[in-house]
Formats: sequence, structure tokens, C-alpha cells
Amino acid sequence: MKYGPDIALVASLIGEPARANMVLALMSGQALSAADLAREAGVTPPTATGHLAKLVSAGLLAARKQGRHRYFEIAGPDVGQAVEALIAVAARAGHLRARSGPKDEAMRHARSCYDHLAGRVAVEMFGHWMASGILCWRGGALHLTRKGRDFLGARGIAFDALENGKRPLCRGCMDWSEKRHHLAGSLGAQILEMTVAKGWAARERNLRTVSFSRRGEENFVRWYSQPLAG
Amino acid sequence: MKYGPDIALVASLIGEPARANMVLALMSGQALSAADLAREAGVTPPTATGHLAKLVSAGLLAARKQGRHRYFEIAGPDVGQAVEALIAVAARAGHLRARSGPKDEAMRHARSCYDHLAGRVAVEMFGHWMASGILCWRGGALHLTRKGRDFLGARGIAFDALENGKRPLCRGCMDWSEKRHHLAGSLGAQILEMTVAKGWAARERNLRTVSFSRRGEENFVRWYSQPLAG
DNA sequence: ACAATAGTTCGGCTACGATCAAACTATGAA
DNA sequence: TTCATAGTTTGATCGTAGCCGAACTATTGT
Repeated sequence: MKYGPDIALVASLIGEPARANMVLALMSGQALSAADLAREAGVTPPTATGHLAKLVSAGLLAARKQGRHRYFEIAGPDVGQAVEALIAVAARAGHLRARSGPKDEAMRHARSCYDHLAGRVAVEMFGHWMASGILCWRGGALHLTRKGRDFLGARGIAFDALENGKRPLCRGCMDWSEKRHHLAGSLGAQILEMTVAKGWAARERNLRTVSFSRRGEENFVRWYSQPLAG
Repeated sequence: MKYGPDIALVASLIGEPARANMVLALMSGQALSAADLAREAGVTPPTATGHLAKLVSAGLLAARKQGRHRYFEIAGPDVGQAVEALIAVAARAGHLRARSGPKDEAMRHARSCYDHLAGRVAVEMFGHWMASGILCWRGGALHLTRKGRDFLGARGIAFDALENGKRPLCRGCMDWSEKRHHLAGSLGAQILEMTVAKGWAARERNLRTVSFSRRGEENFVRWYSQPLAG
């Protein structure tokens, strides 16, 4: 008897609506408590405990105990990628669910997706960078052009350091609400981090929403859209 | 009430063992009949009919009627990617299943994976190309180096034409049986096609097994391992 | 026309797993 | 200590979905 990877086990874990909601809630990259996840999933705490135990023991989520809380997060980038791939299939095939999509207007405007910026703001930045030749598709993968490197260098992004991990520097990620790509990968993460560090936007507690101040958003748009001098 | 992609629906379809076996059997890229898939999945024809109807109506499989047969195949590359991502998670987390892995020695040796070559032969080629600097990981993505371009150019692979699709030129794909990467992407597909075209190997009917002739395998190994003159 | 094969529909059986209430343990606060 | 909150365990209930046998339709071959 030979063995292969048991994708049915993994898929069936994600295939239960309550668990899928939990995993999706964690896709922002934030760790959430068991009670938060119970609420997200629309089930009672005992039920949530059961689901979470399965997800952790299967290696999809990681748990960390802190005082009387237990915080959960996505166990690894492979899990995130699998979920994103499932999102892509579901979106293409037109399967929508009623609960827990981008919840409201604020969330559609700007939110975090795993660890990078998503929503209308992010999609617009992406479109602008494609149009001005900072990013391009080559061989199905997203690339930072030479012009893009100059551009980011001039704006103080140390993309050299970002490029050494196993993680792609830039990757296209399908935006749920806008149905167009936005920027993921380590560069995408870096940009969200910078946006928060500069005080242009704040990540809401326990929510995927990212709230830009009026001034912050203007600055951000200027930051990504101002052409290189020379 | 807002809407988002229903990943639970998609995942639960793949999450049923019989259906997962069907989908995995189709990952070779070949179309299989309903009866073939029933056998693959270990269920009776009526049960298979039910599963296939669900998979087709959900947009995961495509069906084509031919005479009194109905042939099924993976509906699109996004589905293939989702399955591959699930394989990666399952493999990393160590979830194995008893049924229907790489079935026998021949299959472990060489088989097709979606549309490219997999198995020991493919993993060895991949390792050789990494070691000799034809391929390299950069920023988490697999790249064909300049040296690799020369190398393939000299061997008559028109990789320029391959590079224009939305599909990546080269991508690492985790090998089930060998637990190391092999080469996927349009280049990987092209190589499998060439291998068959040159008569070095043949794809078995209705099976993922790829059988190399003794002579063919020697030629293939020579083809990929002979260093560039000069 | 007849038989053979591929696939489907129907009906009923069965089992698994999601769910919750209630009782319990563990941590932190007053 | 005592109370409150976070999380877990237990046990029982209940729906759903997978499964098959039998009967049916459709296509091909003789």
C-alpha cells in the first residue's frame, strides 16, 4: 500500500463553514482569541473549541497561550497560499457566501489581507504601478522592473533585504471586493508596515479594517503616484 | 449583508475522500471517463455520478460527452493550483492517506503531474539543474538564470514563446513520492511534451504513469545533464 | 432487432460530525 | 477568599450527505 498526501483531510477541515470563517478571519495575519473566533464563526465557545482543536492538531493553525487567553493564527505561509488559491477558485466560479465578506464600506475601502494592504486603495495603487511600468507580469509572475527598483529605492524601501527570503518579493493577490489584483508578497507587507509606521493609517483592533486618516491617505497616494524626478 | 467567496463550498467538495481521489486522478491533465473515476475513487458508478455532478456544477471539473462516454477534466489552472497548494499543506503537516498515492514503482519512477513530468526522474533533473545554476530560487520564485537560457536555447527549447502567457515559465512543484521539488510551469510542460515527441517516453493510457524506454531515459538524462560546450 | 456497455435516477439505509447546554478547570481581579 | 471571565469536557440530539442495489435511458456493435 502506497501513501500520498491526504488533501481530503486538509480540505474537509477548511470545508466546514464555521472553520472556514475562522481561517478567513485569521487571514489578516492577526492572532485572535478563541472567543473572537467563536463570534466570527457564529458558533458557541464549546463548538469553537472543538473546531480549533482539529485545526491546530492538523497543523493549519498555531495556538499560543497567554494568561487565560489562547490566541490562534495561521500556522504557515503554505496554509495562507492554499486559502488564497481556494478563494481564487470560488471567486472565478462565482460561489458567494452571505456571511463575513468584506463587511462594510470601510473594509472595502482599505483592509489588511494576511499581512498586506487590500481594498480599493490597494487596488488603485496596483493599477497605477502597472500603468507606469513599476510592476509587470512576466511569465505569469509579478515582477518589479528596473524602473520600479529605482522608484522604490528613491522612496526609501530597502527591497534588497526583502528579496532574500523564501517569500516572493511581489505577488499578485486577487482582491475579494474589487475583483482585481493588489500587491502581496514581502514588498506588499513592507508597504503596509510603512503605512502604519508613518501614521498614515492604523490597523483596527481585532479587525481587518485599516483606517486611513484623510491626510494619511493623501500622503499615501502622493507617495505611490509621484513620478521619479529626472 | 455583504458577500465574499465561499471557500467552504469549494473546500468541502475537495474534502470528501472519493471526490479528492477523482480530482487527484485528473491532476495528470488527462481526461478520464466516469467509470475510470469511479474506479479511482473506489465507489460504484451511481455514487460517482453524484460526485461528478457536484464537481461539474461547482466549476471544478469540466465534462465533455463523446459517444456513450463522458470525459472529465480539471476545469482550469486555478483548480490545479488550489489542489497543489492543498498537497503542499498536507505534505508539510505529514497527513498521508492509504489509498491511491503514487501506485507502484513505475509511477514513482516517472509520472505526469498535471501536465509536466514528476517522479524520481523529474526530481533528479531538477536537482541537477539547481546544482549547475540553470535554475535558482530568487525571492521565493523559481527563475531560469541567464546560463539556463543559453543552455535551453542550445537544446532547442523556444522558451521565449513560453514566456508570454499568464502562466509562469518555471515553478517548483512538490513531488509526492520524492518529497522534493520538480519543475512545473510552461517550461516543465514543454519538456514533457518534448520527451514524448522524441519517443523517449510514452504516457500510458488512462494512467499518470510515464514509461521511459531504457534508451529513452539515457537520452533524456544526457539531454538535461550535458554541460554547455565553451 | 437485439444484446452489451456507459451512465443516470430513485429510494432507503446508515453513519459521521456539527451543535449546544450544563458542568467543570484555570487564570486573573477585587 | 470570593467572584468573574476564558476556555474545555461531556453527553445527547439531530441533519445531512455518502453509499449502494435496482431499475432506467442512451449509445454502440452485431
